[in-house]
Order: sequence, then C-alpha cells, then structure tokens
Amino acid sequence: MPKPPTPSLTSGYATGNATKRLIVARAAEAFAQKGFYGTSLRAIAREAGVDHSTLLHHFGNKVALLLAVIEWHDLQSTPMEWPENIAPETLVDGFVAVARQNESAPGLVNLLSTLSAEAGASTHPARPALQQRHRVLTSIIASTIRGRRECGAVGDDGLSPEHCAAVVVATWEGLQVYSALHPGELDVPAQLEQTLKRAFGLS
Amino acid sequence: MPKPPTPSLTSGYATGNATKRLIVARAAEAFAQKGFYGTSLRAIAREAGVDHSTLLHHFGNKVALLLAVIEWHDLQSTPMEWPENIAPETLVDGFVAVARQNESAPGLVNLLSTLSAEAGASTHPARPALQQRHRVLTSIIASTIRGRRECGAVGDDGLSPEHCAAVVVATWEGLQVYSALHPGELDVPAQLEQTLKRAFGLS
DNA sequence: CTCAAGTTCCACCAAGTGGTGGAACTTGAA
DNA sequence: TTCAAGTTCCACCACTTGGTGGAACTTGAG
Repeated sequence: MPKPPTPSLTSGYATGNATKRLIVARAAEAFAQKGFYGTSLRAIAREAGVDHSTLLHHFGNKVALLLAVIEWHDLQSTPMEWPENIAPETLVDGFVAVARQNESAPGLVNLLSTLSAEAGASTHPARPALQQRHRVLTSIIASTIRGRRECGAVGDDGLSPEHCAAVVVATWEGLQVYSALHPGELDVPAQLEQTLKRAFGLS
Repeated sequence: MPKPPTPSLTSGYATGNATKRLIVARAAEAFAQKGFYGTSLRAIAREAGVDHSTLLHHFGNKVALLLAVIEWHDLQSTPMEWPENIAPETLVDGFVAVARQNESAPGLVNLLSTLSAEAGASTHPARPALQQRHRVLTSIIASTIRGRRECGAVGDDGLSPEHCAAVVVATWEGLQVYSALHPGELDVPAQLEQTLKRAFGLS
C-alpha cells in the first residue's frame, strides 16, 4: 500500500473515516489561526491525538489536506441548497442566516479569510479552489441581480451583474476580517443584509 | 555589543541604514506572499543578499522585524498628511488616489491583507499594531461623517459614525483581498469612491 | 475463522527554523 | 591616524519541518 490518494472522506472502514473527520476538523482550526504555511502537520496531529504520519497516510500530503479542509468547510457552512431561481428576499434571508451562524464559529470564518488573503499570492496551492468558491457565490448573486434588473426593480449602473456581485462578496469578506480584528465593533449580519438589499433594490 | 534594540530606521552609519532599508523592503514582499508565520528569516536574508544573522543583528528578532515592516508600509502608502478638518471631497480624492497607487504595488496591499487576516487570531504579534492602524483610519472617516451629519448632508441611520467608518474600512480591505484573488475583475478605486461618497452623502 | 485491506505508530531522514557567540572588517568622529 | 562603535558573516545550537518505510495491529467481507 504505497499511497492512497483518498479523494473522498468516506471509505469502507469506520475507524478510518472517524479519524479522517477528526483530522480535518482540527486542521481547519489550525489553518484558521496560523494560515497554511504557518501550520505544521505535527501541530494538527497533536491536536487530533494521532501521529503526524497517520495524517499523511490519509491525505498524502499537506496540500491535499488543505483542499479537503476547504471542501469540508463548504459543506459545513452551506447547510441548505440554493434552488435555481430563488426569490431575492429568500436569498437575503439565507445569506444573513449563514452570516449569523458564522458568528458562533469564528475559527471557520478566520480559516477562509486567512486563506483568501494568502491566496492573493499567485503560487498559493488553494488559489484555484478559493477562486472557484467565490465564483459559485458570485454567480448566484449575479443571476439574482440580473433578474431584478429585468423586472426593473434595480437600475443598471453601467456595471455588469457579475461585477456588482463581486463587490457584494468582497464586502462580506471584508466585514468578516474586520470583525475578527475588532470583535464586537461590527454587526456583520446586519451590514451584509443592508449590502444585499441595496444590490437587489429591496426596501 | 550584546543587543541593539534599534527602534528607529536611522543611526549614524550609512551602510547600516542602507541594508536596514533593504531588509525591510524584502521582508515586506516576503510577508506579503506567505504571511508572518510562513516566512523565514533566512528567506528574507537570501533575497536581501545578506546572512540571516545580519538581519537579527539589526532588528533583534522576527516580531520586531514585522513591526518595522508595518511601520515602513504606513510611511510608504500614506504619502500626504491628512489635515484636521479636511473637506469630504478632498478626503475622497485622497483615499481614491491611495487606492489607485496601491494598484501598482500589489505586494504591499497583500502584505496588510494577509497580516490583517492572520491577526484575526488573538495571539498574532502584529494584532495591536494593525488594530491601531485601523483606528487611525476609522477615526478620520468617522469625524468626517459626524461633520456631514451635523450639517444635514447625510442622515442618521441609527449607527454611530465610528460604526459606519468601520464598515467603509472593512469594505475597502475586502475589495483589495477580492481583487488580489481575482485580478482585473474589480475596479477597486472606483468602488471605494462610491462607498465613500455614499457614506459622506456626496452626489 | 480467514485473511487481504486498511489503519496506526515508531524510527528515521535531509532540510529548514529562530537564535547565539565571536572573529574579522568597516565606518566615522576626534 | 587612532580607535571605539557599528557592521557583517561564519559556525554552531537545539528544535521543527514535510515526508518515507516498515512493523504491529484492527477491521470487516467471505
């Protein structure tokens, strides 16, 4: 058994899957606090109560572990599926709910914030994954904006719906970073709600 | 000569000051790309063409070097002094100019973005310095908003001027992070201008 | 029960980490 | 020129890094 690439989180063995999940959870906390480069496999392994080679056995290498963490994070923080043509009010409520839920898990938020900032460097291993993640978010917001423009609820300011959606996402992440650095000074869900409603021409 | 704490960038010796400046510049690039934890003193020294112990001689330890880098960055990116009671239009123009200038130095922007995200963890050594940096920014924006409210140019939405200023700063930084991750998709100076004008009730 | 597949840890590796001490050299004021 | 102060590098320290190989053990389908 030279190298199990182990793409999925599940394989036939119960104990293996359990430790795999445990490792991903601890890795998420560690990456959140010190970033990808600043976190050692041994530090993660120590928190998970296993040897660091166990960790390498399950994920192959450090980058693969990071990607597994990101994938797992997305499953965690997006509990519901967004339907195809969702009503703008429902979308706002959904995002605000996610933001509120994030407030009770600052580690998770920090994870993506730190990685996004690190991934500003073009050589970061998680850059493509994070770009893709953003693209999913912006595309659903953009299609909502496009729908609102078609029914005349919001004016065309010369910017493409994708551009406007990008601004919304950027603002959301900026709010989270700022809030982590100055705890309690900002009401992230409320500000996000205002930003979304403005983009959608609501109230 | 056991330990020169070397608080300032200048001391009587020309050669020393030159290498000190060179080290800070290279350190800024390195911290920007890999964050504080992910950057090694030897990597910085290699880029600067000196031994890593030279670097320790000048700055004492890694944290002190980081703080020197932040201080130097602020001097770089804020070329002009903001007067006490600046006109809102002038402030907008000034900030937009800074944002536009930042576009030609993506490394510098990434530096503060990465550090701000890392510093979301309460144990980060640069956390106080970065909080202070934000406080300087928000206080001038907040006082401008307060002035605009007093003259009735912008309404009181129930949020304190400091809160509104924090939202502006958070948005600015979010735009920069997003733009680093998706180059060319966003016009950061233009979006910042719109954000500032909305906060100040202009146009 | 059998036994291949999967799991876990230990020992080890070469390379890199921040930091120290000291010797050799340069700078610049007197 | 003198000479203390400052600078630079080299050798070294104990420790950590990501990764490998293999031995001992556990799991679960037949």
